[in-house]
Amino acid sequence: MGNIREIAKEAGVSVTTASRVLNHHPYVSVEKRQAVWAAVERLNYTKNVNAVHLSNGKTNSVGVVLPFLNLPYYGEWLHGIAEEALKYGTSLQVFQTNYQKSIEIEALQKLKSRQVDGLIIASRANEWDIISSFEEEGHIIICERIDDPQVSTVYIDHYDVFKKGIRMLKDHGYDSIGVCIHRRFGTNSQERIKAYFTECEMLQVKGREEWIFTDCYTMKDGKEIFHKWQQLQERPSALIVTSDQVAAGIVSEARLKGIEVPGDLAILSSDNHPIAEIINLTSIDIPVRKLGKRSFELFIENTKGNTIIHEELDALIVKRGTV
Amino acid sequence: MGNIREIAKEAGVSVTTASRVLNHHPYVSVEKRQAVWAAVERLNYTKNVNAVHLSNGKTNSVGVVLPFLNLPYYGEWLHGIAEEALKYGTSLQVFQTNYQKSIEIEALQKLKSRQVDGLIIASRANEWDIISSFEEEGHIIICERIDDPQVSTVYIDHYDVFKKGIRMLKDHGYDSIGVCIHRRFGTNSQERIKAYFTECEMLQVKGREEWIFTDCYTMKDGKEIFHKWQQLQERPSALIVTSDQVAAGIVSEARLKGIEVPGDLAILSSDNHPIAEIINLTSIDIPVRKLGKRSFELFIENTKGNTIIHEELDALIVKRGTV
DNA sequence: TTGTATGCGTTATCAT
DNA sequence: ATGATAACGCATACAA
Repeated sequence: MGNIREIAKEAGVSVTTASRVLNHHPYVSVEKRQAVWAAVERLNYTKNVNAVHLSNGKTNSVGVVLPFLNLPYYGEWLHGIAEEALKYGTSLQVFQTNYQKSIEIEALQKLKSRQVDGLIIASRANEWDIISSFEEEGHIIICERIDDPQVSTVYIDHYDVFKKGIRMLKDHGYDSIGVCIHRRFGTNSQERIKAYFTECEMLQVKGREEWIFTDCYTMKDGKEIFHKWQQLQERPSALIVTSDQVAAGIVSEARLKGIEVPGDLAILSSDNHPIAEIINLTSIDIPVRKLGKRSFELFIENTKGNTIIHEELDALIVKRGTV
Repeated sequence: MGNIREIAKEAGVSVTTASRVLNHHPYVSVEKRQAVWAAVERLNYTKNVNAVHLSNGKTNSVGVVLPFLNLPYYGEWLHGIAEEALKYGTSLQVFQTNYQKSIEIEALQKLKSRQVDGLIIASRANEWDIISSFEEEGHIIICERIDDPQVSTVYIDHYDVFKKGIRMLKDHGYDSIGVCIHRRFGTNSQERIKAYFTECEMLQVKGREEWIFTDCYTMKDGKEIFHKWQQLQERPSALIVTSDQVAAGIVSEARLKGIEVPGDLAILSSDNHPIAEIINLTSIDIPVRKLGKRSFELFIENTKGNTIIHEELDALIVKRGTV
């Protein structure tokens, strides 16, 4: 406890000098410097950061917006951000939105009220123009491909990834393909769906609206998807699944029910989370942690010089046993 | 942008009145109230929370201290906290320590510097007396069994869990048991090890120092553990594993190498994460999300009235196919 | 019901 | 090299 005035008094110097010492500024005599640190020691003093924030007009913290904390994908992403933030002494504030627009807006409000210096958004619920209306309020980094000259972005080209995936499945002889994605809307999902129809048409592979399964997040979802697949009149011979957990659920349930993978049903998974290696899933390697790391770096870039960067990260298919 | 003074001027009222309206205090005439909100609207005003924090002496935020963000266990725990925090409008600041003492201490410093009102600690790296020396600085909640009348705790009785586990394995005919735990030290690990030796002795089951595997966090670790198990001179016929992910790694690798589970090696897993159901793991159901939820509630209890609570949460074994 | 004055703890400007 | 003092933006005790 105690404040800088008490420190100054205790050390026999002015508040300014105390502040200088505390902030490691030059031009303070060795004696006074020592006196101040001694006072800090004696009074067990620590700066009140809230006062610092108010005085500086910033907080050295960034808000991290994601839908779910209990999905490995976001855990890994957050991990990447946290590691990087540590280097800069930036603290992290998490906003778990559950894809509720209102919670996302609360995060934006915190940006506006200067509680965070910036916002790194993994996946958003609101329309883009809502988000963009907060551009002036702080530094916004988005992990999706958005064509806005005001915000930095780092993302995976999901269109291209799906394109490659469909080609690969076609090359392996699968001529009817379904997909499991997170949401029906959202930039990434839109890109995927577009790629799905376009590429299927291009390669003369069957693709159907009924073969698009949404709300796939967990293993349990995967299990259900498998049953939906089984109940289909006409069944695709392969599925592209945008989460290793979901894929794991599908594969394990399939094998339980006597369906051969990839014989009866091929699975091209995504993320290449450690589980993919364990269960031997053919999976698209998404550099999630790097995505987190880079997004934080873009935030830093943005804070100095307002540099806007758009960056694409590569994803490669790792061949294993489910295709 | 703008501040409360501008709002007051724009609305033609005093700063105090503006503040009253902004904070929904009574005793303000309808006209002035409307005038203030209108001004807020016109000037697109938002409070500067840093000033609020400074003025109030608190931040409405709590720090969450955990070792790793990319482990499902902590993701689930954080999820539980986040859901609860949302209800109270409390924001969350995450500190990923990687079990580095210095990072943990940084979190404690933030408590001291009033950047957070409290700290919820999942698993700590530092000695208890280091942590306890910060008790005065804010509200500390710990998710382990600690006998300190100053801090609230919510935890699982890991001694009892291990005891039950060993008994169950014994009942199923396994007479030599090994364990896979996270760390060698740490309260929970210590409780487990103590239970391990004590109970093995009690039940005449074989337990050995060499059968204690530490640093088990991921599926990959599980894979390696399996190989270590295989290279053992004398091999335990069952393992208690304190993470479903690790257990999954062991089981899948074992089956790959032609080892039967539970025939050649029984696995009693822990956490009962969704993956346990999918892979059919016999697992101890740890109410992780509830642990998070309760820990936040204890924080709230603590803020009003400094009520200290010690609470134990139950864990039950869910019988499936690996024991 | 309304307003004035003061404090919260720090940093930055400007002298000296 | 050092120190007074004015911001920073808000909340609140006190007065009216």
